[in-house]
Amino acid sequence: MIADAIGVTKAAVYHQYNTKDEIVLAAAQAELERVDAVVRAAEAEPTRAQARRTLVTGMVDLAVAHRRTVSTVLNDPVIVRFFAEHESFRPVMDRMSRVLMGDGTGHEARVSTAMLTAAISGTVMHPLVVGLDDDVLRSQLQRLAERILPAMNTKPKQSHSATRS
Amino acid sequence: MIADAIGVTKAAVYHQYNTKDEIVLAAAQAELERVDAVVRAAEAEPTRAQARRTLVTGMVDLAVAHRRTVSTVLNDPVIVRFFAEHESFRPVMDRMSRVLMGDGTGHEARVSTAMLTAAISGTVMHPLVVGLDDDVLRSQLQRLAERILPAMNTKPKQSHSATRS
DNA sequence: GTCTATATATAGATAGAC
DNA sequence: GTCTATCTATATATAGAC
Repeated sequence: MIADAIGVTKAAVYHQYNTKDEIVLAAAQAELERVDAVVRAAEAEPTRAQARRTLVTGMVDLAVAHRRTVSTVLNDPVIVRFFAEHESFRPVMDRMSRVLMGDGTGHEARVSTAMLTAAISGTVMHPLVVGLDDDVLRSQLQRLAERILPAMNTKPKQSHSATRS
Repeated sequence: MIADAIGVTKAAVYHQYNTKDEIVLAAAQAELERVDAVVRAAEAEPTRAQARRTLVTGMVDLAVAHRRTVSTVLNDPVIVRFFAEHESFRPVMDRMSRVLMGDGTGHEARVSTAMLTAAISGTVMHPLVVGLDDDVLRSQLQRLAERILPAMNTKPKQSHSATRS
């Protein structure tokens, strides 16, 4: 498919990459780096609440801008399994979950985090929104994601910066 | 794969089904009927609010009880495309969306409906919840789904049964 | 870097024997 | 209903020429 799409033979493609896995990894690399950038920006925030908001905003932006790719990477069973086996991907996803979950490791934190991730990545390719303008989809998604977010703080965080205001 | 799994040759399988499509349809039939039952139960409710609640409860129960199947049917790009082409499936999904959206056809209704569907089906196979007990997952999912639900009534419904109470 | 040619495995399917 | 045998197309490569 790739060879046909770029108008060369398969042998030419296999001169640039040795295996199919290498091709998939290379194709996913750009996307992975974008996610990593969002996660790093979130990790740099001073409070967990801000980190979460930065992460959600960034992921919504990413998901809307690259609807098909994000959806595939997070939902396609073949790709999901591929990345579960190929090291480079999981650490980024783990850090992303870590930002959302904070110190929580219980049921509520896990399910809310899973749901938020699934909701963002799954919505952008849903038949009901495929025709929607990017800006509209982004703002609506953002608004809805914020409805799930508070559910993640069962104990409303009385940490280091609680003295303020 | 199927022939190997049940210990016969491919020819034996192709004696029972003429094409691959027939096999996929047969495998999905049971799942489609379960979804249809939930949608019918919801449609039978007297008010839209009740219909929505019945639908969400039913879909959460279904998704948790059949995590892998539901997730595949709604997220696997190959299967999704397959059903988009094969008639029998879409009407049920359309009715499901109809129950959730009510009379709304705007952006908000579309995105909330898409998000609710994606959230339920996507959460149940997320790495963070694969180990979770069915009962725990079900109750948490239910709780979170109810946070998205109210977002779908932008205008808080002053319809036929509004005189009551 | 790209080509032709070839190799191997697998999916999807059909023909005809038992 | 299940088997053996065969066919066609495709994915995943590798070898060696230009």
